Amino acid sequence: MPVTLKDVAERAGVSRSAVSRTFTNGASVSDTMRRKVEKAALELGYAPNALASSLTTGRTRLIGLVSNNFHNPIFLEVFDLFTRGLQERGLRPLLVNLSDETDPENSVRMLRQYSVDGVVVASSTLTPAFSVAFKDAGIPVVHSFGRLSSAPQVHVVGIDNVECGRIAARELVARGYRKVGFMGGPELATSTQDRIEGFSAELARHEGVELSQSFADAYSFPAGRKEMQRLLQSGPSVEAYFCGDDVLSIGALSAVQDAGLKVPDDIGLIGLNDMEMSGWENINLTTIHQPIKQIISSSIELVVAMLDEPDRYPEARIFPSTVIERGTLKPNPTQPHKRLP
Amino acid sequence: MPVTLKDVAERAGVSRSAVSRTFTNGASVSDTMRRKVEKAALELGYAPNALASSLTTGRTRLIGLVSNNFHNPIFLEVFDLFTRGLQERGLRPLLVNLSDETDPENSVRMLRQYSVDGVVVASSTLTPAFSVAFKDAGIPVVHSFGRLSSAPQVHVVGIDNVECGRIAARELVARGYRKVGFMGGPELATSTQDRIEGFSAELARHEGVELSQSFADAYSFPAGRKEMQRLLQSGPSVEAYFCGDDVLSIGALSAVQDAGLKVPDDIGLIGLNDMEMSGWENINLTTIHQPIKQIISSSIELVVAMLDEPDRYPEARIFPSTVIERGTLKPNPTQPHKRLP
DNA sequence: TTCTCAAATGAAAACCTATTCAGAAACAAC
DNA sequence: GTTGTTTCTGAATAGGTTTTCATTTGAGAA
Repeated sequence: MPVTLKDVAERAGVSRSAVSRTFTNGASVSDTMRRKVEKAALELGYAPNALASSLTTGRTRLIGLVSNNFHNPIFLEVFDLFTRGLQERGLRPLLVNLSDETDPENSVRMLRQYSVDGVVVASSTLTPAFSVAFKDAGIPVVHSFGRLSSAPQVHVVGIDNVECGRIAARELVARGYRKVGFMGGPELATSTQDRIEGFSAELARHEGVELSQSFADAYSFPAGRKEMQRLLQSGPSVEAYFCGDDVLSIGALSAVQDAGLKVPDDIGLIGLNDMEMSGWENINLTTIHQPIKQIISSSIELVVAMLDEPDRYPEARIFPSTVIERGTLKPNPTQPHKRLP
Repeated sequence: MPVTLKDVAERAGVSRSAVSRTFTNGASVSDTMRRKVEKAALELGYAPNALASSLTTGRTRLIGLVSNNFHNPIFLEVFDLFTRGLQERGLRPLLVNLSDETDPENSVRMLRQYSVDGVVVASSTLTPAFSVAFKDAGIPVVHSFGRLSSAPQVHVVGIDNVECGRIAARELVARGYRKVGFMGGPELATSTQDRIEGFSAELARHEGVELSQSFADAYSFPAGRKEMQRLLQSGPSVEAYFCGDDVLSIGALSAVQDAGLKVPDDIGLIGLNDMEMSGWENINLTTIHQPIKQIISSSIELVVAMLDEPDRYPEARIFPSTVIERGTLKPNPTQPHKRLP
């Protein structure tokens, strides 16, 4: 029933090869031929069958889009940008939800079934074992929002979480906070570990600054709220918290407000991500901006490049993060930050 | 390079047919054979090639998941539930972002390229022209969150938006509000039209109730905020608003609070959707619950059923909506609602 | 043992549509 | 007419799985 290349060739009165070439970039076709074929194709509503063409080219133009976090609103932005970017290049994302998956082998199998040309792992909490498993299976892989190792096994695109920790530390110190806290996401997530590392290292460079730390169960609102409620039990001795994620911060913020404390007067908060919602006027969270547009377009560029060069030497692409000043920290007395346009 | 059925057959020392049968549900294989084959498959890490099997079966097990709203947080829940549900049935979602697409033909082409077995259109704002175009192209289609027409051309699964309007109206009247407002999403969206229809019809049954209405540009936070700011210019003559969506309500809520008004004391608000965030303690929005779990699992069941029965007579599946009482409406003096578990 | 019938198995064809390749044709330039 | 280049055609090819069908095996009955 569906229209095939053969139908178009017959209608246009030309060979099948001619039709194929018309739809192949860079093939040699005369203008007359191209017009004839395109006319026939349009009349029949022809769409080349990507699966059939994969038979001979070995390319499906399918890209696995793998994630495990469907509760953090930032991922809606991530999906939007990925789908648009891939579509623009004629690629199609096969969405894989690894929320409950613990076995890398199994996820490899899911993607190999569909002969994807490449995989983008979009997650800051999935262990490297997953991306390495894809690589070992011979599938080009890019890990977006992954850990920037000095000896990466796979391509990684993201921010420098250690540096983000330092930025947060400098920001808090500059604003006069001396008793500060770190509220991380899952303690074992590498992103959490890196952020606390940079945060505490930078704080150590300043005299008289006290650091306390704790961890929420997940990068989610309830986890952040619950953890902050627990912290407030022991009294508000901490003046400002760096939370490892915006949605976590918003949970913490709600707990602080419910306890009758004012933000930023009684307690300061700085998050990380700068998701859309953080800019909503009723939340207005001061946070560290993660340049997700750049991260995602760079991830797509990279995975596309790997289609032609599968064994490309792994690289790490780091994008700088900047503080977005909103309303959850005391003003910086010396050097006010501006909000990005 | 990838492991094929042939490799497994050789390793197990059996025929290819035997391997194929082992992985085919309901085929006749002995226990010994099954064990041998499964052992070999496991050792080699074999995954059946879905695209190759589609050659003979005519089934790709790919389902197009089409949406155009990547800014409403409810869709993160939608994607989570759809991906999980499809994966459990061995189907794989091909994500298509129609945010900027206006031509149904073009979207049909995108999905036909990959020979999807079926399409789920998840959107309350995409025009029926899109789902009808899929149907006309011979692709089984289910429109989730679509309009429940009395003469549907395609399968629709969702809520009764007219009834939701009535529910909201009854709720407001029962709580003693007499000057009420409707703040819809895009004026042309059928969901908006249906909600205002039910809302005004029900209000008309009550003496002395005044209705005013207005529309936001989109189902988004900024649109809701902007529209409410505009409304507040003319003074707070309205006692309570029914907003056509939760994220719209939250935008409106922020505008009300910024204007120095108290919710629910000065102005009441009721939303629609009951997305995760509406239950967050710092938002605590009274809203109408849309049973998205049921809608999505029913949509999946329906699209799966259509794989075997493509010409199935179109039906509309309606799920009842209920009020979730939180903190943005005055208490009901007579008959308090309970929050669902 | 022999027979019957169902279940299990293997060999080979079928599945399907786009691409590729060698060679033919058309065209251009001299 | 010759040479060189571009464009076009037809047939072969790509490829892993399923399917078909004929054959073998095995359990139980006679």
